[in-house]
Amino acid sequence: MLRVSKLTDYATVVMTVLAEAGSEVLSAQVLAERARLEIPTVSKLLKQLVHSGLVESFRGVNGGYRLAREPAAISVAEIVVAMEGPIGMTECSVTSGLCDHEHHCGVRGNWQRINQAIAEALASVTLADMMKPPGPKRPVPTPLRVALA
Amino acid sequence: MLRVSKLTDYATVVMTVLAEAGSEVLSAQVLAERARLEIPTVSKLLKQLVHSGLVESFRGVNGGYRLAREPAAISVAEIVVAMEGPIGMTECSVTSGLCDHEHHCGVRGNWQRINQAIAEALASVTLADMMKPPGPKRPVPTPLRVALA
DNA sequence: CGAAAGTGGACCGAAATGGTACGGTTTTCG
DNA sequence: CGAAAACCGTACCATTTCGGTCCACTTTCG
Repeated sequence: MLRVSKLTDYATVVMTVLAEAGSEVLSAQVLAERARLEIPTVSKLLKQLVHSGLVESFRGVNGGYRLAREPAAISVAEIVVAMEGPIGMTECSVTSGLCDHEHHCGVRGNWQRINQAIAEALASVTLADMMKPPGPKRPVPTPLRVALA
Repeated sequence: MLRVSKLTDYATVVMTVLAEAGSEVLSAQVLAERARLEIPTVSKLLKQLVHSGLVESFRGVNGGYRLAREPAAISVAEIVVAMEGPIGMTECSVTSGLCDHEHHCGVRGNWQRINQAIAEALASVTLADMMKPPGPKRPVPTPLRVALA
């Protein structure tokens, strides 16, 4: 279905909650409540976000999590990469040498370009954008050429 | 990793082979040889492509497959949709009602916008584009910007 | 008729996903 | 100074999905 994993989805929600809390430090439990998710789940994804440097953690009593940067300085692409690794639509466009017919595969290079376009689309949306309500005005620049049903 | 499935990847390769053959009818076996894939695999994905109306099939001796439309009139998005179903980055942005906290999830609407941007990126590349070598000329038509707010 | 070719469906093993649990460590606070 | 609050790391398991294969059936053509 060409989708990000649920964990990535949850991660954006948790990050949004964090963004709304400003510089306040929130525990995994509070985060779970506000995001309406299970604590272990929140905990798990938070670890990955901390590892990627998107979130700061504080241990001990009254510890918790806080965004490492301003919401406007964190893109959705970074969250996706933190949760799923490098963005690449096809195996071979990420790692070369996996496919034994790379040399006569004219498709590879073109996929890499598509990857880039998608990465850019993801990179152009920041956490700050996700906090705003989805304005009913101009949806997307140009109408789609494909029926997506 | 945010990727399409291997079958989808293969589908683009097979479609490219078909595009290069013009109006000639090729059997699954020939297709498999040219694409360097196994016959059952090619067979399987061809079935889906026929179902979606992207490819025409002919039964019986000397039967085979042929593109249903001009390569320039078939987008990568259509191939992806044929193989994986609707493009949607998150479950809830495709089907509503799955997530019990849709009403207080401010993220949903924004994901839908991102979906559209990605669908557009995919829709802007045609099969004809995939046939060309990834020349340093026109990269991808227009790296789309997601209009938020 | 019979060989070639597509069609539909079933099947299976391997991998990814998603949840969950547990034991350990750090820090704060009474 | 010790207990509790939190985070940390890792491991585990059930479920689903994915990739791939196979087979019985149908259609077409010579």
